[in-house]
Amino acid sequence: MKIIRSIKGTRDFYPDEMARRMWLVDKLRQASEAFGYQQYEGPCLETIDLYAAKSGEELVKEQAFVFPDRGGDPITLRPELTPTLARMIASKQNELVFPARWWSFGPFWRYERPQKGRTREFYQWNIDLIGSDSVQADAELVSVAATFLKLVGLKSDQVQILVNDRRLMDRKLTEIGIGQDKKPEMLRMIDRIDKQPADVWEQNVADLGFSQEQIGKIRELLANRELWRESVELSQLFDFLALNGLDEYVRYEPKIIRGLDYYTGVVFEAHDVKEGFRAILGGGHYANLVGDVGGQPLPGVGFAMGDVVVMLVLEAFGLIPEELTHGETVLVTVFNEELLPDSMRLASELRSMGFGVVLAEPEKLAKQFKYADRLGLKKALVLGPDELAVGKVVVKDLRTFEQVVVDRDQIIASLK
RNA sequence: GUGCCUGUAGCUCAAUGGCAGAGUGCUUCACUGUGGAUGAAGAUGUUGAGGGUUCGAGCCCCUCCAGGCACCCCA
Repeated sequence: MKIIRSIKGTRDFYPDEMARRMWLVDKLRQASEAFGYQQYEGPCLETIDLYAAKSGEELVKEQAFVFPDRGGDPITLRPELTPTLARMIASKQNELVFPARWWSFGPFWRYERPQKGRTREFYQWNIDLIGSDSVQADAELVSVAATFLKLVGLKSDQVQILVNDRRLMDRKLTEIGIGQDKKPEMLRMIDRIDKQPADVWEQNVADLGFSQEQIGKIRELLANRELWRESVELSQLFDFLALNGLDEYVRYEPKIIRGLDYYTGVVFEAHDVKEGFRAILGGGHYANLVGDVGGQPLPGVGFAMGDVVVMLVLEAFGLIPEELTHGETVLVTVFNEELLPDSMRLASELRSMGFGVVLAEPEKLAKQFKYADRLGLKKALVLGPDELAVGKVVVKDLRTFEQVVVDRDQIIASLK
């Protein structure tokens, strides 16, 4: 029989993979809550109008899944969360407490060519601090990101958060004599300088009408690791990060610009240092979150992290725990048909004591143990005629192969 | 959306245009109260799909599908 294929770019999460995802969520929840952020969620379906105002052109026109509903109205599967957040904030702008610290984790869809680190359906952690324009706020979000990286076990020599400030770059471009109208083009080119060979890049920049002198100065600019000292904001940002003890995870990088147009200040991306994966997370400061959806102007800072790349990185560094499923679940064997009621009662008792219990079926004990082993369970109980006669139970450790005979009331202690 | 590469057993891979294989895993038994080992036996394939060339195609050609890599974009 032919199995009907899943939609291109989607993934099935079998129990082991689901356990890994939930482990990831647990970590990012910890990082979020460590800074007092509250979880929220919006709909996965939105109108196309919501994105028309805010998102990058390409993100909506080329990459969003859009299809008519049964009434013929266009429905969009959300390609990002920020516009939804903007609406939610704008709708209750007068009753929410600001600055608002919110985080979310959920599915998103983008019609892209699937490849390593990129799927069409992915999960994304979004976290934003809305209603503050301070450097403190910027530093806080970078700190949340660094805290997360630390929590999952990544070291600062494995992964780095690269930071820049668009205001600083804007000033430097002015100094080089690049007019306001040409800046977006130049910023785009800077953003992708490492993706093209040096000569190709220079040719492309020259084709846009920039002079050789300007190109030279841009190269100089991008090689200057100390450029951040010219920015009051970045200097302060690094001070704050040092106070949080997280500065080793963060470094200045003048090439970081980021594609989305709404970033107006500090921008940052986390990358692995050696393997060259895609960006693990990315975000920045925006001047006006809700203006385009009809609210009063509100600044903020936030970032997003997809589940795909971070899991690839964690996998590469061997940081995903092996045994995530069934840790505390025990197996109660069934000696034979006659003793099934006794095993069932035992299982029931254990459940009422808070244990997860898998009740086996009456087969050869060897099969039952093998089943427990393959499920990844750590303990198995045997209740046979011998044990039943003396009111005891065999508790077997499936890892060490050791087993002990214990009284019924001592089961809990032996399951620790 | 563009270019290039790949697709053989559950997994990793072999097979000059000439009988589809190995390792591993899986099932059963040795072992009717015990899953790690050992030994024995066994099952599993429309070689991604469809078409073409050929006496003959896993291998060559075309189309499609899926995956990977680089663009594009970005989490």
